[in-house]
Amino acid sequence: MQKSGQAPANARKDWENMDEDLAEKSGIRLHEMLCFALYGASHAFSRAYKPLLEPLGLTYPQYLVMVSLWEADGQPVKGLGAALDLDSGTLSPLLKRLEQAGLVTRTRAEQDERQVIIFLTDKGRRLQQEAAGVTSAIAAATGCTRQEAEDLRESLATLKTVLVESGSR
Amino acid sequence: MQKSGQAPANARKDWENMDEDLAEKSGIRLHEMLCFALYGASHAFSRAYKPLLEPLGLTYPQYLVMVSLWEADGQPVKGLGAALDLDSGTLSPLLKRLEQAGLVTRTRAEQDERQVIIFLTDKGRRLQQEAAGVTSAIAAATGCTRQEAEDLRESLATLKTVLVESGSR
DNA sequence: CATAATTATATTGTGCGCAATTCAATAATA
DNA sequence: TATTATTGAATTGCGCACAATATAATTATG
Repeated sequence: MQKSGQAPANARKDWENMDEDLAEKSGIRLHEMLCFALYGASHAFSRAYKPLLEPLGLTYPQYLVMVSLWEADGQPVKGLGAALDLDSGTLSPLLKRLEQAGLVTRTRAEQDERQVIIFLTDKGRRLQQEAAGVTSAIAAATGCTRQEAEDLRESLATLKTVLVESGSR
Repeated sequence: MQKSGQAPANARKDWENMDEDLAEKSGIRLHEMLCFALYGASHAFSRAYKPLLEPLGLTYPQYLVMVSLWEADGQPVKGLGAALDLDSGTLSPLLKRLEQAGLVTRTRAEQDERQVIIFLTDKGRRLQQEAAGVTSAIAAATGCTRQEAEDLRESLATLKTVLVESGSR
């Protein structure tokens, strides 16, 4: 996967015999990029979840919202957004779809009419039992030991924190 | 972040004093989930790139495509798809936007008219120099040493491979 | 050679993800 | 109390991500 050779300046190349022409300028390679590994692994996770969530009628982001609600029911949209790091532009339509599916209700808070509180319906609560196998199936699919998964999760949480912090500087 | 207490069965709860009601059934918590850490870190990366790529007129996925082309110009759409793990439904419109921006050309291969080969324009090649600072800026924003980043990248690459493999079983 | 199967790309439709804007409700201030 | 500012959601618009389908070119097969 390496090719030293002298740099060919900016000249246009010979496209007839170009099978494996690697970066020769200052550029990084795609497969050396941490962000790309992250991007790919995240998509791989989403794809791994898909066949497990399809019987439940959930997409992966919808499942994350449901997990958040199973953990703490009765959250305002703002609270869900904080937990999931998503804004109303993403959550509002997603929550309407969950409402359509009969899994949640959206009711204005009486003490502050600006807030919309999301409650699980009975059907939404029952879905937690149906989803019981998903977690273990995913855990198996990762091939990680519990400790490996936890270490990796911790590294990623730290990475995210550092990225967000350096963004606000 | 903990609350023991007895399980309240399935009964609807008292929403007046509900500030921090955690999962009491068999459910996993959002912040214990590896997939969620991955999801968040990946989005954090994308957000970290945004202000760096905006001056270049690129989105993050577009930047990944350009990195792939800087690494190997003249790839067919299929090749880019394989490198980036994206299908034509994602790439076709993305590449048209890069063409609109004058960064690439899309030409049918003469030996196989089905293939569309993506070539960098001069402007597209020049953009690599303008993007020279992006890599180092991101590396700094991660706060990782080169070794830490490489270890993490390796772990994620393995994780992705295992996930994909268990998907095809 | 004609037909069927395969391959490469494009298109359509749905659902995020997010910036920007709008709107109503609440809070702050003169 | 009016006025202003802030807050919480929703909406709009754009760009992925991806399944499903369509189309055209190529290859395989009878």
